[in-house]
Amino acid sequence: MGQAKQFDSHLLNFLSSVDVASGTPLYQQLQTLLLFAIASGKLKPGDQIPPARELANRINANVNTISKAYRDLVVMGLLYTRRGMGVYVNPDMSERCREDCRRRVIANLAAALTQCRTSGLGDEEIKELVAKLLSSNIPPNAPLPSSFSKFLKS
Amino acid sequence: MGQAKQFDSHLLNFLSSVDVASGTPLYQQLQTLLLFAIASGKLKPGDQIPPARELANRINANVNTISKAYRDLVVMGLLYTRRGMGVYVNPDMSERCREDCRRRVIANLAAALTQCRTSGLGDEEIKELVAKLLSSNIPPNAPLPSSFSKFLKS
DNA sequence: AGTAATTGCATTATACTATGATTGATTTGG
DNA sequence: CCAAATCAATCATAGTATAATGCAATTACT
Repeated sequence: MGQAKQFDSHLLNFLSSVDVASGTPLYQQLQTLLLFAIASGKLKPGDQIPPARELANRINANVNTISKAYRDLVVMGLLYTRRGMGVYVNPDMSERCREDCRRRVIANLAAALTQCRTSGLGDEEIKELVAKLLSSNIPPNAPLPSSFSKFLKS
Repeated sequence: MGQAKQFDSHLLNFLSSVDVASGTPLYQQLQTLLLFAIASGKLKPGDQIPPARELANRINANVNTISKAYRDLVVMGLLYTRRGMGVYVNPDMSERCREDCRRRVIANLAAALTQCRTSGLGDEEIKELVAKLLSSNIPPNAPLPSSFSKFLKS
């Protein structure tokens, strides 16, 4: 018996910030977290990522769920695996990963903005809303503060 | 035989703008379209929405898929049905629908903004990006114009 | 009244996907 | 050479999106 081998807890903590109740599949959440970690440099080329078993145990998920998340990223070329050893960040892909990541983020933002327009908000209102959102640092899944009520009616 | 009864084609066209290949379920896309239509006033209280069979035939989907989309909105109270007659917009809910819709839109925007931050963009960069996106009217699913390449690297 | 047409509703079936349980294969370290 | 760690592969299960089909209610027209 004895304590299971401990992996770098920074990364473990980061990857543990998944929300089981969020509706989006666990393996997809993990993939997004890993993508951002690689793109931002939090995970460097050659770094080992937590063994599937350990992360699974940590977040009370099944090994296969974690493995699937890893496997897809391996297929994309972002990670590579060495059987018996672990999963590692591919050294050649960080640059491309950052760009892909940004493209996704910008596409998301663009979609959100067109949705704002569709709902009847004008461009100036949208800019004001963006500025207000950026400066007020609302936590995710929190109810909208009353200071935003002017944007609900127009 | 004979031509099937034709429904108001404006609305039919609008509801037909669903993307089968988009990954998100058909019935959810329809629900979002209907929500926005009601919230924006395109669909007025008491208006009839297309019979499930007709819309199903129009977009080559199954009747049950359309019915499920309608049924959920009935449960939410946005629509009501009269068997043999059709599905109608509930007169009492348009106001609340608009607010709920706005909340969802703003929550989406907030999420997109925090993702921008997570990817390393600064607040000023984000504001600039928003202004640029608003003024350049990029179509959905289009590749990012090269004028945005400065936002891919920072 | 009565019959046909239009419509929503209910039941059942199927395919796909996310997750789980388990066993096998490969590498390292002592 | 053996034990431990790790990824890989196979199979099972639950939930969900879609589909096929028949039933029930309402209307319109004769």
